Amino acid sequence: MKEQRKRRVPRRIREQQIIDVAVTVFSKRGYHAASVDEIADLAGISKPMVYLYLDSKEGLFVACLRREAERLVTAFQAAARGQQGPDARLYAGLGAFFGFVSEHRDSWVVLHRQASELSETIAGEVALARRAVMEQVAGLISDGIAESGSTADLREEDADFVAHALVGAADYVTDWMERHPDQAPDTVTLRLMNMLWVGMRNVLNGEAWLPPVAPDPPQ
Amino acid sequence: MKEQRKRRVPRRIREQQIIDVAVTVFSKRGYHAASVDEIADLAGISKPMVYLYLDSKEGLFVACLRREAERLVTAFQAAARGQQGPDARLYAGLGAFFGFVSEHRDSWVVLHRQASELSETIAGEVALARRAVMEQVAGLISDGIAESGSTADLREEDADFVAHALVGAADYVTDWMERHPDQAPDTVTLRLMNMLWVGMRNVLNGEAWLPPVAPDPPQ
DNA sequence: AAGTAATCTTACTGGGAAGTAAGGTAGCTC
DNA sequence: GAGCTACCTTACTTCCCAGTAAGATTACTT
Repeated sequence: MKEQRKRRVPRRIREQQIIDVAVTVFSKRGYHAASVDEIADLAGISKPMVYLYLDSKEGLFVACLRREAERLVTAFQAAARGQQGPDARLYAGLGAFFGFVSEHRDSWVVLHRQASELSETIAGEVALARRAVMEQVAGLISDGIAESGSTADLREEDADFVAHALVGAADYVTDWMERHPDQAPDTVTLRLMNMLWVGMRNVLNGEAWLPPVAPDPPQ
Repeated sequence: MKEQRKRRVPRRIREQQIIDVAVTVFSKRGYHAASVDEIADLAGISKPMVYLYLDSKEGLFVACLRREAERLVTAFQAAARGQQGPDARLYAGLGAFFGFVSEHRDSWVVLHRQASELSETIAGEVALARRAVMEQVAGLISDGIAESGSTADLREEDADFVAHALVGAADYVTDWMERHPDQAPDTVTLRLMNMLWVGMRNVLNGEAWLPPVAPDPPQ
């Protein structure tokens, strides 16, 4: 752990180093199983420093959450902005998402795989981070709905529904990506776009799938 | 916790009672934050009984995992079997999934929201449970591919991809469901089918979405 | 160079939870 | 009713880990 000769480091930078390590450890072990000792150790620092700068284990986790959520949202926005048309924006946003997740897998795990095992205090913070991501996507969707001049009666509620389905699909597809490293993030994005957007477009145009007429009695 | 007058209960039944409680506690607290003391207490029993019957905390968790995975897969299969056509089977399967999840939310949380914070020993078990679910869905998808006589070159890999996207969408939609209790599981199923199946059908038919021609330079 | 503020450490405390030792008690069989 | 087995308990031990007390060292300021 000896970087060099006990060089001292200003707070701003040290905090980021600590958060860097914390994200990987929280991702690998989960919130409770992660120990502040290990994080401090891997950061090449002693435990009281963590408490001095980040207050508590919760504070440290919240700091991770906020930073990674902001990074992801920023990447998403940056990619989507400046694209023409809702489909192009969604495609760009999705691409940014997959790029981010495949490059910062730990960040994603911390942001979205920590549903349980959190104190009430943090739970709200997680919900906030999740919502930030969802809102970005839902925004793009409702743009799409608006611009398509849809005849179907799709409203904000629907955009939210579609956003959930889309983010969920994207999330799980990252698992698939892990087992298919030959597939570039771009390719994956395109596949998903094809699966989803084409469907959405047709739904917007009023094309519908209907269940077959009652083949088996209820219960 | 006094059921009645210290009634003794045969092992078979007691084990199930313990697992019942454990699923809810693991779901609420997460693996590490859950305490065997609490589980034993809520089951109206003392801790050594848990260790006598389930060996260890890990053993208890694995038991939960196995039982709930089997229940879900069974429900899915039962619904899909006997339906005519791949879309009807998928619709029925999805419906069973949402029914199961909305009725046994804890089971689903235990099955799929425990990615991190698991010892190596359990991690494999979780992967196994997840794969069981994925395989059911992927099976239905590739049936769909086969029956559609698709001209596109979709193979098993594609079925796997679509299965991931689909299960992910379904998973996250359960979160949406929680905030929209007025929406019946059936309605939700239909919405998702419309969003996904229509898109898949068109993709199978060769209709494709293509990204707009390079509006911005790489990097 | 003295003073001072920021960075950093060793070495502890306290509590919570996994797992166990040792032994009760109900209900069955003979 | 004697004895056996399955069910069940109280009361520990042990270890891990969040959080802290007390103080050392570096480097900047004047």
